Amino acid sequence: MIVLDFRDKRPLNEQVAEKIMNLIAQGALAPGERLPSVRNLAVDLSVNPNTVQRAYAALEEKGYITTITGRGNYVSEESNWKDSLYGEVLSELKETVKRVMAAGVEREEAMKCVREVYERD
Amino acid sequence: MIVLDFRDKRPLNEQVAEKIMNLIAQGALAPGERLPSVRNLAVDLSVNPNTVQRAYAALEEKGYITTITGRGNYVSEESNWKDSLYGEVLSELKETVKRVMAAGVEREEAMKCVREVYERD
DNA sequence: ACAAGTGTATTAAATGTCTTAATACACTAA
DNA sequence: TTAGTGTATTAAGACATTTAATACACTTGT
Repeated sequence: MIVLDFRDKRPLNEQVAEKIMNLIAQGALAPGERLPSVRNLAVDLSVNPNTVQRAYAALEEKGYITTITGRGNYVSEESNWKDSLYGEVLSELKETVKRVMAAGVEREEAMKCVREVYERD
Repeated sequence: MIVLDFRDKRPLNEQVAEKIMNLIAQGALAPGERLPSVRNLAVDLSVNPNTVQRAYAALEEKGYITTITGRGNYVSEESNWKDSLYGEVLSELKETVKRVMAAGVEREEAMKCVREVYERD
């Protein structure tokens, strides 16, 4: 389901959260679906349960999942996270474009890059 | 010349390197121009000389500056870094746009975002 | 009621990176 | 010669991350 990069500089808990978030955003994990338990996923990924716990806590904080004590973690309805996801990725896009612009790339070239990625459907 | 964010999670040496890189990319620091000495910049930024040293080492590694022992650090010719910088930022832009697209953002909205950032000159 | 599985919380220790500090050395320029 | 330069090393501290070992409350199925 998920593969972590232990050489990556980024914290493991963030990697776990982001990968699950992507699966949810793409619909690979449908709303209502149950996620692996903290302990099970920890074993699967070869990390400590605390690490998975932090990832799940972050996902709940952002509205991607709903936690029910004693039962498990479940993917939330799209309405709970779609708006914040939009805001997040658009904000990230702005930051990236700022860097692109600072690097001296012309507007047209940046636009062309965006168009090309969208072409590939 | 440069202001660091001491609350930022990113290492200070990386922040220094990136900010100088941006100044070079924008032409605020012209090729051949001399950069502040390791010790002087360290005092200006209120960091340790070792931190500036690491930033300069990284910049030389990437071809942005040329170091001459006993003399100082000088901005390299554009031909030494322009291509790799372009490739780097455009590659980063592609990755970001992929995430934006995966999140369900329409092409026009992404394009509008890029346009808006470029408008702010 | 019981057992197993769940999320949650806490504390301690280990680890690794970043940063500072204090030096020291070789080189360059005036 | 002197001051300023880049470079290198070692030690120490701060900090975040991760692991480990528990413990507790809740839910489910028997």
